[in-house]
Amino acid sequence: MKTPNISEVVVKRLPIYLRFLADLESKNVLTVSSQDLGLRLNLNPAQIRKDLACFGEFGKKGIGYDVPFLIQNIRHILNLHRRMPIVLIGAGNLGRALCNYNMYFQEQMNICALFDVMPDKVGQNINQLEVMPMDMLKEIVTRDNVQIGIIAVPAGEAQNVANHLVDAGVKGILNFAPSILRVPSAIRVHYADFTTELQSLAFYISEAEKEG
Amino acid sequence: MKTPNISEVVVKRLPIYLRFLADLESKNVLTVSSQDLGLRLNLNPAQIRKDLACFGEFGKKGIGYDVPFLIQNIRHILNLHRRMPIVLIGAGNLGRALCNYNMYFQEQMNICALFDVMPDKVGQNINQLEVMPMDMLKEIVTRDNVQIGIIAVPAGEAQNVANHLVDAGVKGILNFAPSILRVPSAIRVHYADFTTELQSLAFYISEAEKEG
DNA sequence: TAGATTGTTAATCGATTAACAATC
DNA sequence: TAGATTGTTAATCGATTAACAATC
Repeated sequence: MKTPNISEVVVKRLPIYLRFLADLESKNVLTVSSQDLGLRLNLNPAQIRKDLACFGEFGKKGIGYDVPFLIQNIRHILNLHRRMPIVLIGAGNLGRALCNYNMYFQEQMNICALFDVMPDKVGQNINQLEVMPMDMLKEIVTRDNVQIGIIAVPAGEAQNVANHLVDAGVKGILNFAPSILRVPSAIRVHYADFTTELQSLAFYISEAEKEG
Repeated sequence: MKTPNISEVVVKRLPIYLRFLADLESKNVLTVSSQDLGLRLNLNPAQIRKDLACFGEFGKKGIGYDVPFLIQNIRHILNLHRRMPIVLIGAGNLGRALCNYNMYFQEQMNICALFDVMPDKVGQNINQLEVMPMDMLKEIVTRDNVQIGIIAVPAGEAQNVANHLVDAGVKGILNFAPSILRVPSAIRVHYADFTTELQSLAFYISEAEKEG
């Protein structure tokens, strides 16, 4: 079931659809139209239909989309139905917060091990996970077939940690540090850096001031 | 100095340029070409030149860009040279992490007050800030001329908190909760939701598997 | 049947990239 | 002067939106 040439912007909208659909399901809404979705998510209905049509025909003409059916399909497309263990590097404040978020992750995705480069952090217990030293990373990644590593260390350490993760064999990295990583092209890196969002927000706020 | 019709994608790249330029400056690199920047940030040099050209002529033909000069200009464009106090709502694990990150924010941007909807959190001290009750929000926002509110509460509370922030008078919101907010069109909302990034990462990892 | 809504094609819009004259 | 690099125009590429036949 290879899905060729799916644009990145489409893939990044799927989790947004999924999240709202899950919300609808919890309210026992059984059907939704692209119009409804668009209104609620500030997106063009045609765009939503086109996005979904990349992966199959999930709707019924004249009716809309069956909510549980669409949820199931998007989960499959994103591969959230498979177990996907994650390692987290960085047991600072952010790492701690992510560990405690653990239960909120999609069921099959969760942090299975926690590491830190600082020796004084090693051995601490955070949300039932013991902080491990970096030299155990490769062993754990191999043993548990870990595919994703999350980087939650300061920017200056991020590249070094990324190198370790790549060497250990992960396929993807989510980087919370404000730095662009250099990795082999086979490794996928996504960024979760809020400082970028905060700074661009500052731009628009002063724009608004000029107009008012 | 109104800057009309600047595309959102351009604005969101500016903080990325700024961050790398700051890195160069700390290493005493005085000049950089769009080629250098592009190589390091995985961007097309022409795109970088075009982005910067939206705001003025910052480079010298045959030479490149003066690093400190360009930093200063981007900081002005983004309005990071002005004081911009921020309120943070949510004193949970994530809120705590953000408070401790406080010092890493751009100098003029920092969290000046911390709030929580839960009465049992009120009065706690986190990184020299006392957690305040929501009914004091409007007073603080007005007094300190706060422009930005950060939402770090669970998804179910986010819309309610957003309503409070809008009512209190903030101009922009950074939402960490995995939910799309409904706000008046004059209010700018940016999202910092890592679950979206994590789920789309899962998609690409299984794609890679199919190819290998 | 009439109204609603999909999937999809065609039209529009915007962003990226290539190319190059100007010039340091 | 020769080499390098900008700012900018033109060409390409891709994403969004409008429109509509098919059909529930």
